[in-house]
Amino acid sequence: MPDVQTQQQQKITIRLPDGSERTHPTGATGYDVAEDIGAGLARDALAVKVNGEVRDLQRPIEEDADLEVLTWDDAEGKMVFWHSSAHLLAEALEALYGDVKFGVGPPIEDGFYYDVDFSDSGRDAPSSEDDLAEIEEKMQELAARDVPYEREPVSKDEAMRYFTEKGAPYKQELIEELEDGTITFYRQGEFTDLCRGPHLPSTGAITYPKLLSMAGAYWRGDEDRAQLTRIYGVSFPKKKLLDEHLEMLEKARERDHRKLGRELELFTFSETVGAGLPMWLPKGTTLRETLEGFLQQEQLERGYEPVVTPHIGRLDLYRTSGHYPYYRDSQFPPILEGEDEDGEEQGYLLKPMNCPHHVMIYKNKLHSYRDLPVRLAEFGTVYRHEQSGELGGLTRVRGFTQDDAHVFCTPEQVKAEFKDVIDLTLKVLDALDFDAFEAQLSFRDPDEAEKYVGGAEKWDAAEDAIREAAAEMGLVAQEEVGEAAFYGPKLDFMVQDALGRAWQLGTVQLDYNLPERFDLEYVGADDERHRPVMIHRAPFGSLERFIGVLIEHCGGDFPLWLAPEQVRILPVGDDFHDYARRVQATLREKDLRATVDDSDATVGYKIREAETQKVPVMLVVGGREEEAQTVAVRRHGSGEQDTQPLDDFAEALAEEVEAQMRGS
RNA sequence: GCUGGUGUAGCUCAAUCGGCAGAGCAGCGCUCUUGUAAAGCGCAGGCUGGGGGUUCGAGUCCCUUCACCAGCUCCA
Repeated sequence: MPDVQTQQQQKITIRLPDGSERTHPTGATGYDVAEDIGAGLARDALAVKVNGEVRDLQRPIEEDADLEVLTWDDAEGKMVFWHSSAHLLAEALEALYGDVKFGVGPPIEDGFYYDVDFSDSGRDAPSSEDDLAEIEEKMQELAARDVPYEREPVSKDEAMRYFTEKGAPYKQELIEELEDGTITFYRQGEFTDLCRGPHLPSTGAITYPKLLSMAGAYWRGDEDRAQLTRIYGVSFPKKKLLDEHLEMLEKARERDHRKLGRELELFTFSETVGAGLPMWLPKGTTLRETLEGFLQQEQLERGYEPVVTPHIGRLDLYRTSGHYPYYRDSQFPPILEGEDEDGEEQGYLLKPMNCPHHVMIYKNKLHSYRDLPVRLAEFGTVYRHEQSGELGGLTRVRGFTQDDAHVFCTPEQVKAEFKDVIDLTLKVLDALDFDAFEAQLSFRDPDEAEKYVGGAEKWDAAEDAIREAAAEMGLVAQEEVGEAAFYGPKLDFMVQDALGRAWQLGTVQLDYNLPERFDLEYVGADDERHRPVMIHRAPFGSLERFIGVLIEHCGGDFPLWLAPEQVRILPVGDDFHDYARRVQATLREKDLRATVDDSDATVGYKIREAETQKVPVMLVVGGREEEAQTVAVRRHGSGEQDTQPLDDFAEALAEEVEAQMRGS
């Protein structure tokens, strides 16, 4: 029996997120603490966070600590749940497929995966839905045993011995890179895995696993190494959560811009025209040109000057810029005309970027420091031969139009120009009600100075200027070291599509390289020649990708000012077609895009059609309306109707469009 | 580019073991002349992505090619 004194020393103090403190014996587990707080919490607890480190619930706590109990409602709680699910998947695969070699199996944002090599297993790698269902069933069966996940610290030698005996080359490679003393195994039932953890107390919680898809994935992300089969899944503690998740995936598919683009007749692709070459249908073109007009107006107000350049340029242009042949793999093959007297290939290249052309416009005349900044803007279409497996919808294409502009300025003007572009980009995103974006600053890796053009002082000054510009504009931006292009630091705006994939939209990039290569100059106040700095910027990025993401963002319900068809007039019968046309003319006078449905369908049918095609405003007109010179207004998505005098309505609607474009 | 999957009418999908390619919607024609989410009848619509092979016979099996989908790699 220990004396009182020792017992005192064996107490630890646990501080909870709300600031309250509890005393527990040394070696109490996270589960003990959760249970002490409440039985409900203990039941829901998945893991604990001890002094900022996520740990197993049943791991003893040896000293005073800040502690947070993690449940399904915490992102980190879900991660533990899914990580444990990945181990369960591995165990199921081993049970069903025998000698499989495991790569890594981490949790991800919305589920988990495991990379597996099936080449030595007794049967073919899983490929069908049925195979996945079989694995799922096995997982459920294994989970039902409700065995604990046991943590076991091992030495590097022990770890290596275990996986060598097992014949697990990928695991051996992972162990080689770990430091002795930091290695742990986790074991559930018959299955042991190299793993940092943490994990759930036991398998029983994973009652609803769902395997979603399979795909190849290179070992360690290196395309020169073996390709493993990656199995993606997700899992839930309750059926309701699984159902909700599947429903959410279904809804995401409904928002997919490829589906909506076809249904709303915005754009199309043709195998005969070529992969990744979108064709804009009349409605999509209207949408696109409305966006272009909006941006162009903004840019004119900010001192941008419009330019237009051709879609091709001589190879020499791209030799000077460095695009040819350096990026040859991602360019369409050049149009060759033969060799010059020096044996150099001559010909033309479809332009992969607009900048070389804009640079030549800058060089058209000698610029004074008084001219700067020179801002040349063009909706410039470029062509890049993206890898075939990369193409998809409008988000990754081979021919696309950038809302491109190049700013030529002095180093001192960089910060102000960045601020203006940030302001413009935020204004554009705001007008489109786009709030779910992230900003990323990409800086150089100072340890690899040789990878970048321009001296360290230049880069430091530029990175400071950009960082300050973002801060002064109230833009929260993540800084990524080593992500800069070789020619300069940049600021990107990232968004996610309906399926949660991240895409880069807007970009602002500083460039030290092209001014050098093209020997750009301006005459300073000192009457000497100086080198300007160049900024590439595109608030939308590419119109194709931007519109693709925009479609998914609003689910095809475009704001009134952007809707290709803003108003559809629905006469109740033939006798009212004339009045319908008069209504249309009145709206068109106000620059509103209005059509008349003069088919012989019933009113109910016409309404259904207009609703399905997401036309924002429907006007039903018949005898009553013609008599009183009114329209019966119905808005998309709302069954309500409201009769208004025609002229008042046209006026009000035009004002609504105006207000939206002003961003209010 | 890589791994896996999928290609049937404009769209969404059927077609048992290899045995006559089918439906709904859309389209067109006729009837109806309509009052807030699908009127009725009829007609037409296909080289089953392309090419090759196996077979008495291929949408179905094999090879090849193209496109699309998921992921990986790449993304000036």
